[in-house]
Formats: sequence, structure tokens, C-alpha cells
Amino acid sequence: MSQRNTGVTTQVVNAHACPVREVLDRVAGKWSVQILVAAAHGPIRFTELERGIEGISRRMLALTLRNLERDGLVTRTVHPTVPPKVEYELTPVAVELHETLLRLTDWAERNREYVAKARAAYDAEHQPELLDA
Amino acid sequence: MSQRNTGVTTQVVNAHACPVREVLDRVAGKWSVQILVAAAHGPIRFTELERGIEGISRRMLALTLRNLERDGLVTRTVHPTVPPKVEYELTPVAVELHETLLRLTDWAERNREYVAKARAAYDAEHQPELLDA
DNA sequence: CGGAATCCTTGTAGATACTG
DNA sequence: CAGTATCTACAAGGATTCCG
Repeated sequence: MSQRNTGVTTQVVNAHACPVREVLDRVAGKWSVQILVAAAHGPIRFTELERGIEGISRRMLALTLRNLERDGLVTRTVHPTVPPKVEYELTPVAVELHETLLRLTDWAERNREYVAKARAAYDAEHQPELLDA
Repeated sequence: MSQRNTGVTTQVVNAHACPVREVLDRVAGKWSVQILVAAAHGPIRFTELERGIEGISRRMLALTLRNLERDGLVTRTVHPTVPPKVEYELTPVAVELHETLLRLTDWAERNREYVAKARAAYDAEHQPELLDA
């Protein structure tokens, strides 16, 4: 412990055991998927990502990118120019992942409304107080 | 606010905007996917889930089940017997989701080692101090 | 059996400011 | 431009206890 949280995942041996969780932990973060999607079209710069992903902070972008790089999902290429230029690119493994993620988002779009209605119905039935305020 | 956290997602109008996140929020929880997987083979009881999913607490099981039910992903059927018996079952929409999740776990299994090695390599290069303790 | 209520500890992320 | 550092807030999750 002691070791202040620098942002990089600190746990060395979490003993995941479950393969299911192992994947999701890699994609679970609030921004990982959006970065993967944004970078899917080819090399992209830090600032481009920052502008492209609505609402992300510089900190979370840097942090998430580092974790993705750590997992071998993106490569980071520094061009020693002035001003500096850093490009991120998906690795083949990440491209594969991105493809399966597309299935997920596809499911989302097809069933978005269904879920919304289910929610509304559930809420209406379980907390009617909120309706007649 | 005031309203103590009862466990059910409190936010009514979060304005998601991003469809990508909309899906993942539904699956993002630590246990949602595992429950979906465990229930994929047909109706299953609360206690069976509890025993089947390693490490889950009763609280999180109940909580996650309720959110899944709220989203229309599982149905909850109470059999008014003694002792009580409650069965959970995936809805068709959730079955579809489960299928796409299988692609994800498949990706995970195929690339599990790759990621592990990437991590090890990254860590070795970025914090050598931890190696010669 | 299948929860709900409560309390407490953490991780995750936001805001802000500074740097090579 | 592409990051770090620090500090803080909040919500997810764990442990425990009680209930119909």
C-alpha cells in the first residue's frame, strides 16, 4: 500500500480466475470502448481523441490509453518533432475486439427502445409516488 | 438527493446521448454478465445463482438481478410455495445479448495469454524496481 | 428461501494546475 | 502538444444484520 495511486492499475496479483471478468475488466472502464472505437479507423493523435470523445478529461484519456497500451491493445508512437506528435493505433488483437464490440453496439441499437420501455414500465410499477408529484 | 442509496439506480435523467455507453452500462457491473451467463441455460433460482457465481454477495446478486429485471433482461417469477421459490429467466432480448457476449468471451479466451504477456512486458519495462525486491 | 436495510471501504473519475 | 500531479467526490461494492 503506501504507494500513492499514480493512476496505473496498482494491483499486481488480483487472481481473476474468471475469464469472463478478465475481458470485461479490460473494457469496463468508462472510456475504454469509446477510445477503441475512435481509434479503429487508423492512427490517431492524443488531441484528436480528446476532441473526438465528448466529455472525456485529459487525465482519463491519458490513463485509459496507458492501460490499453499496457494490455497490448494500442501502440503508442512518439514522433520526436516540434511540437511533439504522438499517435495511437489499435493492435490486431484490438481490431478483433473492436469487431466483436460492434455486435454489442448493434444489439444496443436494435433494443435500445425495448430497454427504455422496460425501464419506464418497471419504474412506473415500483415507485408510483414519483409520478404524481 | 437526500434520498439514501437504496441500491436501485437513482438517476432518472442521465442523458446518455452515447449509444455505446448505453449498452455497456447495462453490462458494466461487476456481476451482470456472469448472471446472464449463469441464467442462460434456463430458469434458475436465487440460491442456485448465489452458489454458482463465485464470490458474489447476496446483496449484489439481488441488486443486479433487480436492475436486469428493470431493463427487461430477466423475468422474475415467484412461486407462492413454502418455502418460497423464485426463478429468474432470460428474456429473448437477453438471450440475444448473451450470444454476442459469447463472442466476447471467445475473444478473451483466444487472447488471454497475449494480454497477460503484454502486461508483464509493459510492467517489466516501466517499473523494474518491483522486480528486484 | 429470498430478500431489504444499514454501514463502511474502496475504486473510478472529475476539476484544476503545472511541465517537458 | 501531450502529458503529470494532487486533491476531492461519488457511486459501486463488501460485510453484516434483520425480516416475511
